[in-house]
Amino acid sequence: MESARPGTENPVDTRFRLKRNRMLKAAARCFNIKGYSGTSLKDVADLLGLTDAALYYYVRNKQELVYLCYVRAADVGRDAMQRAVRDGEDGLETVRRYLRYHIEYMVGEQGPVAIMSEIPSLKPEHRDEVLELSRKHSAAFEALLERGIGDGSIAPCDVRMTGNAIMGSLNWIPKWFHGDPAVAENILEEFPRILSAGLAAR
Amino acid sequence: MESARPGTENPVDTRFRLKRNRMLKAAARCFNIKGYSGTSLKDVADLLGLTDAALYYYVRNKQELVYLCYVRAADVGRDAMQRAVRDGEDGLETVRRYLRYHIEYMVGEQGPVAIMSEIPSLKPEHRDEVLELSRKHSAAFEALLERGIGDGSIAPCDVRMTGNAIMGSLNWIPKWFHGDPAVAENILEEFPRILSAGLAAR
DNA sequence: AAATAATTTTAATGGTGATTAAAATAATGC
DNA sequence: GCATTATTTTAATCACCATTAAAATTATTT
Repeated sequence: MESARPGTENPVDTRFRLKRNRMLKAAARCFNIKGYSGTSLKDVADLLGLTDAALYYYVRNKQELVYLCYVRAADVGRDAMQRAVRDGEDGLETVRRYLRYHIEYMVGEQGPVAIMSEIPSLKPEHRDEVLELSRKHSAAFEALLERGIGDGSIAPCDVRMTGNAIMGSLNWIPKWFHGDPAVAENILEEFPRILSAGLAAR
Repeated sequence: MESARPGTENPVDTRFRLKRNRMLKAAARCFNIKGYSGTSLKDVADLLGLTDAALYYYVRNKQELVYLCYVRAADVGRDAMQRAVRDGEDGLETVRRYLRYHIEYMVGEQGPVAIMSEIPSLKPEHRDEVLELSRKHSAAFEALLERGIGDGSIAPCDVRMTGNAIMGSLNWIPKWFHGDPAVAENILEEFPRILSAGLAAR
């Protein structure tokens, strides 16, 4: 029924997507809080007021659930990046926007987003796809740094390592942020500045 | 030193510790590369040229293996911190030292260090102990930032969030660094500078 | 309201890999 | 070399969840 579902968007399909999305968020929450191995399908189902078997209406198996969580996490990052690139002025300002948008998504309505701890245990096709998404995102961020160096807003640096450093910070957020709105506000306020503080050309 | 084995250090105990330590490194490597759920005890055993059942001579069960990996990871961080505090001059310089030492340990001989993805699925006593170690380490790092702000080497900032940002970067390293010595060199060269670039008082 | 489709539940089943016990081998001490 | 202790293996067992099939319920369509 999933890949079998045709393109034309009837109300049933919309509801299906919506519910599946709720499910992915619930799963992300469980994975982040209880860890992957500590999360049974029953845990996810409980959060939704369903029984574990009902989840199989939405995903083929647990691996696919993880896979979909990761794709969703990647999508969120990509959306933030695209929006930043669209709106941004120079390289540095675009980096700041991207950080703000991405964090906004992660700690806000769209969240939570699953931390990608278990990519290697996905089945090969899924794993490769997620790795590719992740690789593309890193590349886009590095390109942003290059752009900033080019337009003089960012001081020359090792973009690969700088990217790794900043992305690591972002990726780790779901590990310690668990939904407290006051903290959300705080992260959103502080992180973009902290993470971009070392970048500016002097 | 663990519960069953008495304090006086005979050669047998030393060998036991050494072997167990090798085992913890092998496990850390597996967990980081294959993910927790993707790592069976056989995987760890294979890396050591042993059979899976042999591991039970060193740990009570898989949970304890994870727990010991995490304690070891925490120890490494604590050692780096203590060494930095001992050798450091002002706050900022001590932060830089800590970063250098900690990364040196992670990517060098002492590594690999397990990424702490599965704390929540440890049994309560173990979980609480690891969380406490982790909390203490964060507190020590924040104290370092305070010290730097006090002595004027670091610009005033939200130490909690700054700590989260920098620690996130560090914690994420085992996710993408898998032993390539050239990369190790590169991280060691770049990260301390990148991560402390935004801190200096102007 | 009947008929069809969508969603969820109940109640098994089953596989994987952790775990254990006993036996076998290797190391050490006397 | 003999006795003891340390380490590893072989060969089962076992438990936990993921997974499935069929039935039951709920929603939608006509």
